[in-house]
Amino acid sequence: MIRFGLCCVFHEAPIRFRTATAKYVLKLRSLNQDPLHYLSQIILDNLQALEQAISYCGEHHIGAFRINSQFMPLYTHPEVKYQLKDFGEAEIIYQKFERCRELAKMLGIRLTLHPDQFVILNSPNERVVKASMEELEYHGLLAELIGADVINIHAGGVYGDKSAALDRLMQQIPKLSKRVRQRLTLENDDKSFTPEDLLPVCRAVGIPLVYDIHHHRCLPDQFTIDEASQLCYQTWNREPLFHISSPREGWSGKKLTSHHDYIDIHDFPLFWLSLDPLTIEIEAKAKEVAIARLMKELNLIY
DNA sequence: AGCGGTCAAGTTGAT
DNA sequence: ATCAACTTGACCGCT
Repeated sequence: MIRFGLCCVFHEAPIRFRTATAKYVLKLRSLNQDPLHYLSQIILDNLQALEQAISYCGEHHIGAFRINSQFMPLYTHPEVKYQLKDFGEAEIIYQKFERCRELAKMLGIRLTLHPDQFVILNSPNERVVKASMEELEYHGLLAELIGADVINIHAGGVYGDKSAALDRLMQQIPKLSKRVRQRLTLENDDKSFTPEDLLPVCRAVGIPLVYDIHHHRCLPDQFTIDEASQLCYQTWNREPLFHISSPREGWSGKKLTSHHDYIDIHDFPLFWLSLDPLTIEIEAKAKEVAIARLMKELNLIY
C-alpha cells in the first residue's frame, strides 16, 4: 500500500494553523497582560485545526500529514518558553491531544514532523547545537502528544569539511533522548549532503534515511534514482518515507530548488508504486489539490 | 475589510 | 554585501 502525505497547510480547504511572534508575546508581557492565555488559545485553535486536518485526510484518501513546527509557538524561545502545565486550560489541551492521536490512529493517518532549517546538529557553534537539541526535544514531546513516528531533519552544514561535519553529526545523535532518537530521521538535501553521504551515517547511528528524489536530482551522487530509492528504503525499521516535488520553472529553468504548484507526473518514478509499504510526502504548493491531481493521474483508485 | 510591515533561530549560493 | 531559499504565510495594527 502506497500513501501520500500532505505537508503542513491546505491550499483550498479552509483549515488554518495559527502562529505567534515573540515580539507580540513579549509586548503582552510588558503591558502586564497574560501571554499564557494568548498562547494556550493558539494551541487550542491548532488542535481544532489538526482534528479537521486529520478528518480531511481520512475523507480524501490522504494517508499522512506533516505538522508544522509552530504547533506550540515559541515553545523553545529563550525569552518566551513555557510549559503546557502552566496553562489554566492544560487539562483540556491534553485531552484534545489525545483526541487527535486517537482519531489519527482510527483513520490510519500517519503523522510526521519536520523541524525547520535552524536545527543544525553539526554546527561548530555550540550554542547553535544546544538550541538545536532543545528544539528537537520539543519535537519529541510534540511527537509523543500527537503520535508522530517521524522527526525528520537535514544533516546540517559542511563548513568546508564534509566528513568532519558528518562526524560531528554522529557525535550528537546519541545525546538525544530516546523519544527523539526513536523517531529521528535524516534527509538528503539539495546543496550539501547526498544519499551517498548519509547512508553510512544512518547505518552507523541506526536511524532511517528519508529519500528526497527532487533533492537527489538537484544534487546527484554515484547512485541512480532506483538505487538510491532501494538503499534508502532498506534503512527503515518502520514504513519508509520519501519526498517528491517538481521544479517551479521545469528542469530547464534556472532555479531548480523552488517548488511547483503540482507534481509533474514525469518526475514520479513509477517503480515507487511497487514499493510496499511506502509513504510519499508531496511537496507542492497546491497542497491537497496537488495530491488529488497526482492520484488521479496515477490512476490510483481507492 | 483590506493591506502593509514585520516576524527567533543557520547555512548556502545566486545576484 | 545582500538576500532568497529552505516544509509554509500569518501575525497585528493601521487606514
